[in-house]
Amino acid sequence: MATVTKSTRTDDAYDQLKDEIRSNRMPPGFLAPEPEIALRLGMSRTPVREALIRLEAEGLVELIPRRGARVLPIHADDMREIYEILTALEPEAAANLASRKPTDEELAPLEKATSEMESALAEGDLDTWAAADDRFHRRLLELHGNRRLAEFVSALFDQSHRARIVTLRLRDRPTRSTTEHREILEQLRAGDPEATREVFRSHRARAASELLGILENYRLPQL
Amino acid sequence: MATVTKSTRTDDAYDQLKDEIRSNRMPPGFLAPEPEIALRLGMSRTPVREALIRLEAEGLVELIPRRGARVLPIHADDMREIYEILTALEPEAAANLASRKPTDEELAPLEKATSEMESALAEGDLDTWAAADDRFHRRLLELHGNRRLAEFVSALFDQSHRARIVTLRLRDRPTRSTTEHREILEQLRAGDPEATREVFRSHRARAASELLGILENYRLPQL
DNA sequence: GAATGTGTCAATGCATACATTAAATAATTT
DNA sequence: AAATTATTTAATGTATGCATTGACACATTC
Repeated sequence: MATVTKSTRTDDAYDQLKDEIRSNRMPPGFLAPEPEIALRLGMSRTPVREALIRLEAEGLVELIPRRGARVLPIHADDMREIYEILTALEPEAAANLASRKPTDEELAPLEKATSEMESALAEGDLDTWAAADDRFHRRLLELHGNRRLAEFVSALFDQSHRARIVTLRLRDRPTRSTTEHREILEQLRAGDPEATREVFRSHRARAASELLGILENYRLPQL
Repeated sequence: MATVTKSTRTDDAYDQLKDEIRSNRMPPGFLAPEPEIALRLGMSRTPVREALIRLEAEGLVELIPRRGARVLPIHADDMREIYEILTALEPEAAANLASRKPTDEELAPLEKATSEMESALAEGDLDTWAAADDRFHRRLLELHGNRRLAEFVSALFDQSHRARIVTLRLRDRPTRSTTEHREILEQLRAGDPEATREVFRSHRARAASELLGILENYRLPQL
């Protein structure tokens, strides 16, 4: 029997708005008053308001008193902040996971994500590639098991999603990045914490400098 | 002219509830329906609800559908999660700050907090000690300048506040911890990133194992 | 007494109402 | 035309109303 998911309107509003932001249908800087959003979502202001409060807490939106909700743009500084945190947290979590010697079964989702990245890269399908990349990182943190860490990093991914998607098209094929995922996976499988940490760290460090370089070269003020 | 801060009821509710949780007036596990909280705060359910959504996002409270808002207890596992993150983030941020060679003026708040810890320790005033300790860590992150990092760590401090306060009384005077703060400060002043990182890391590692040891010894299931 | 069924109560989820007041616009004065 | 003031408009912040439905107490059956 199908589980009767009794999602609330607030949940719906949250999901829909988050999706519209991710997909750029509500682009950075987009500003709309609550009544308008409510109308668009076909519900009253109350659940919209509650969803917006959540989105604000997650750093996707800003609530401006008499103006409405504004989709927060991402600047180079924001990316610097985000990558600094990711560079500190993810390699540590990955190293920890490695030292626990995860089974192949546990690593299966990562293996799947990695091979999907590889095939998407071969086909030049950047959207699929990015989705698999995202999944790899999220699954890894799920495996690690620190919920707070996973949720926070997840929020950072959401915040930087658009910027990553855009810059992905302004550079060469992410061959290097794909290889590195494969390496990380191998070191996890080998159960070598130090190697895992180092590969991951350089993976993040490189990604950060590349991305920031692109933002600078293309004079992208915000995304 | 004094700035007329027109705080909203939602803000008031948020502040008051957060304070009641921190101070243990609303102890872990405490559960109350929205109407009751609204009554207690002298306002309608709406602002209370909005404040609760924020508190839930910050991990202080859980909203249970027909039961009300529950103050989340902290378990040993939670402390493990929190300290793992702090151990990864704070030393990194401190090292970064050190490499920027902060001026004495910038470091003044840390100096103040440290000496307040020292004098509070001498007088055996644990509450003042804890408050100064808290301030030291928050100010350091403010100086570092990564807002996301600062806010997240701040949320973790809030979540673990009660547990830290309680365990503080179940152990010897925090002499070691106080000394370590002084050392961190000196290394920041010296502008030595590596030394700063290491002192901070061992500071956190020690704090974590001590705290977890106490939770275990005293069989404290939750706080 | 345990297990099950029934009825009452009340909390939530959401819609709606409304006073307040910032913002936008128009009117008026320099 | 620029600056100022008056007027209108509309978005928020908050209170309130209400249908739905889960929680709980009680009654009933085994």
